[in-house]
Amino acid sequence: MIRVLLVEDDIGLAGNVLDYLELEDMQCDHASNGVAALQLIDQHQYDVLVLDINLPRLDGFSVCERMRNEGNDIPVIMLTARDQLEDKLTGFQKGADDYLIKPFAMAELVARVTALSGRRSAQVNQLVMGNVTLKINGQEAQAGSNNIKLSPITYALLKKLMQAKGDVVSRERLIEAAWKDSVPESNVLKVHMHHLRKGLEQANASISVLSKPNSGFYLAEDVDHG
Amino acid sequence: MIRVLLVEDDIGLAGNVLDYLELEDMQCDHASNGVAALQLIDQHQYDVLVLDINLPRLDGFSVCERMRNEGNDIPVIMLTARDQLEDKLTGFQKGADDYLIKPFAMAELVARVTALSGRRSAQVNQLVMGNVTLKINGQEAQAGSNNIKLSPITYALLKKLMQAKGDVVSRERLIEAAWKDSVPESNVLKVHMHHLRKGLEQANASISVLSKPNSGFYLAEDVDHG
DNA sequence: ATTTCCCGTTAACCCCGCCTTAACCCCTGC
DNA sequence: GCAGGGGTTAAGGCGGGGTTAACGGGAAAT
Repeated sequence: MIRVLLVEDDIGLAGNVLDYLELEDMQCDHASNGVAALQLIDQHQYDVLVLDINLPRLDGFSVCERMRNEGNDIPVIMLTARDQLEDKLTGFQKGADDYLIKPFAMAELVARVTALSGRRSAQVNQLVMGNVTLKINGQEAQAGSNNIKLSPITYALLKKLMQAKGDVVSRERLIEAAWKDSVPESNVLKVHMHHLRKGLEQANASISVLSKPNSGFYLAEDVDHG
Repeated sequence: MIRVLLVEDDIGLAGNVLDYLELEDMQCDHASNGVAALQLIDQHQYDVLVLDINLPRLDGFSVCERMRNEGNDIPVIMLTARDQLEDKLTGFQKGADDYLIKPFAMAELVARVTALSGRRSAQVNQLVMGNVTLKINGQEAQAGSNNIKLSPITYALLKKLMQAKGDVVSRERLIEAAWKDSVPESNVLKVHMHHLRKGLEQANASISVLSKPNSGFYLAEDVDHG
């Protein structure tokens, strides 16, 4: 069973596509604007995303780009009315995997969806600082060729710190990033910061976590080396 | 460095494509008939195959089909002069991943090659990993010359895992693959994973099922042997 | 029709890694 | 010296994953 999310604001077209895909035994959800699409993507697991470019609230390019920045590697088929080379190139650059010009034959859409499903896009983004790369979708990070040992919490902390690119991140922000809703007590953050530092050190990372008293934490590249 | 094999009998067009791809820093081989193409594919490792349909000696559809039957999962972009829906559908059915109509813009070809490279097609008829071979509709798998003892459920699990080619597959996906509709309770998956591992081990398979906490399972080739 | 075997399910149990907690240490500034 | 922010360490609990055994049903074999 292939699960598809169709993002299309033309209700008539969307209806047709939905009907056709269901005939082909695919499970198909629908969003009519970019913001709703992002929400659905976050909550469900789709195999393929069929994404119109001209959308209310948030256009298709941006939806794709934000998704990739979150580490999501669903294959994306872009739809557009114009056969502009420029559009296509932008689309691929934002992380699309295929491109279909309206009007298209339903059979071709099905064929392309089938061809893409079960594959993963290679277009995910990653965060880099010093010799450390953090793969956003894999929940893992390397320093050079060494794996950095990260628990879910230390991973979230490192991600937040790397996204700040060396700026100071307050304790509240870090706690929010690692624990979402629940608020643990005592000195959990200190402990996990310690684990994180140990992990970085053991993997020979060229960056360190520093603290700014009464403010928060930040990353910095090491200067010393021997 | 992306390695491309172009299979095209129109020498003029082929020359243009070769020049352009080299400008884009891609390494590009060329074959002008289907039989030569199959030989090159067998001897080299390409990232993407750009395959014309009308070819001397063996047409593009057949080249693709034979390749897939061998278990080769290179992504394939088909080329054709005619914009016939029929052709496209046949192409996808034979295991193509993308389709481009002549004449096309070089920039678009490059974009599609880039989008496909580094990924693997899911359209193979036979899955291979390490010394393990699984025929998609044979309900059986071998490790070298040994048969792997598989029940319907463990077969479905192994198939799903091999299709992911080492990527992590979530529990939900595995359950869906093995049980379709009904939702069994308790820790069935754990038990069947155990059976699968035992089966692989007893057949001297060179791959193992590993688990990624809170994510799912994936296959990896063993490093140790003796 | 009965037996046997294989397969799927369930449940109980163990092990290990992660999170939390809490106590303790160090350093600095007042 | 003492108070407070930050860092370190060890102990306990919990949950996810792995292992094993027993039960039950259906199909093939006799």
